[in-house]
Amino acid sequence: MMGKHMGPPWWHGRFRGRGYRITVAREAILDVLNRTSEHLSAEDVYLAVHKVHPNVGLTTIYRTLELLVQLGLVFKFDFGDGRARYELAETPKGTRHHHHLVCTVCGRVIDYTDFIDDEIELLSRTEQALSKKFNFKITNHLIQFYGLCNECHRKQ
Amino acid sequence: MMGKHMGPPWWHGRFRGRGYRITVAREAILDVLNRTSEHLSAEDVYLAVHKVHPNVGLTTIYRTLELLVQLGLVFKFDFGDGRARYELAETPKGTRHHHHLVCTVCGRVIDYTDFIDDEIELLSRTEQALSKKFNFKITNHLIQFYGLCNECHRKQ
DNA sequence: GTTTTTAATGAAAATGATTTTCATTTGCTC
DNA sequence: GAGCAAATGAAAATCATTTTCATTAAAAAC
Ligand SMILES: [Mn+2]
Ligand SMILES: [Mn+2]
Ligand SMILES: [Zn+2]
Ligand SMILES: [Zn+2]
Repeated sequence: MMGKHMGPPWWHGRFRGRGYRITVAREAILDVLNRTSEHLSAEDVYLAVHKVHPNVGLTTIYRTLELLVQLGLVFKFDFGDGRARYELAETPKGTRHHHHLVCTVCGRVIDYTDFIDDEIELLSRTEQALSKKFNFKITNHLIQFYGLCNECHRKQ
Repeated sequence: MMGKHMGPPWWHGRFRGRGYRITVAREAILDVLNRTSEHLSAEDVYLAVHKVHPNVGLTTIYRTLELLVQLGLVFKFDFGDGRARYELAETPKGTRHHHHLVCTVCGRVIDYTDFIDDEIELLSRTEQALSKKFNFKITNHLIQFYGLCNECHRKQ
């Protein structure tokens, strides 16, 4: 229920500040990403947007997702199924950093944020040590566990 | 210097055991992977093999690399440059598990095995916790740090 | 509100890594 | 050495993503 006292979406500032325009397509794409907790492909986003705005083309989806990745609003992943997957990087409340479990049989992807405290600590230690040894400025990391999900494990 | 008292390459057993044939192309491809410490693309492998065996086609390179990945002899990575990268998973002496630093500017990839002991420990704890919570049988993991390498950092 | 500027867009074509097809070759068993 | 299935090469197909270019539409200027 959108009240009339709702300000403009939180991400508008990110666009305006850098001279990017706020367009129907961009609003729609962010809306789709905002409503799901899944890891959508460009085509997934296209199909979802298409229901509401049939005139928005797949090219625009690709271009917009790329822009959103550049802006740090969206994460882009490769889970090994031959297409990129996208996921909102943050909400108005803040970033939602997490890692992934990827089922190598059915492709299911599970987010997890638990157990992450220990990880964070180790990661920052590791990052420091690596930075020093290799003179490498670390800005980001990717952690994925592969294996068999609940269902696929059972079926084996 | 290959002495005449050298047995067949260590990986022959892996092939024979499962009914796969040992062919010129496969020998050549493994040889190329064995001689480098880089992360080669299929085309890289093709070019290297081509120098010695100009009749081996790119298709065979793809097929063989895929087979080697299935057999667990080779790791396949995506470092974000639009092509898969391959690397020998083990040597006669054992596995050479390691993680990667990826420069987001020049694409350079650095292997590291230091600092890995702490990681191993955390990983096994994390894996156990995740396995239990999500009923997910973890068989593998991927850890990559992204950032600026020495040189690219300097140029910025 | 209208005009102006130029970023954004859609459709179609291009790209490029990887896969498939199929006729031919080659390792391996007997 | 013969027989046979596995492996191969060349060419075509696939398919996610990118590029091109003429048109549209945000947002700034008036
Ligand atoms: Mn996720
Ligand atoms: Mn490596
Ligand atoms: Zn599964
Ligand atoms: Zn670099």
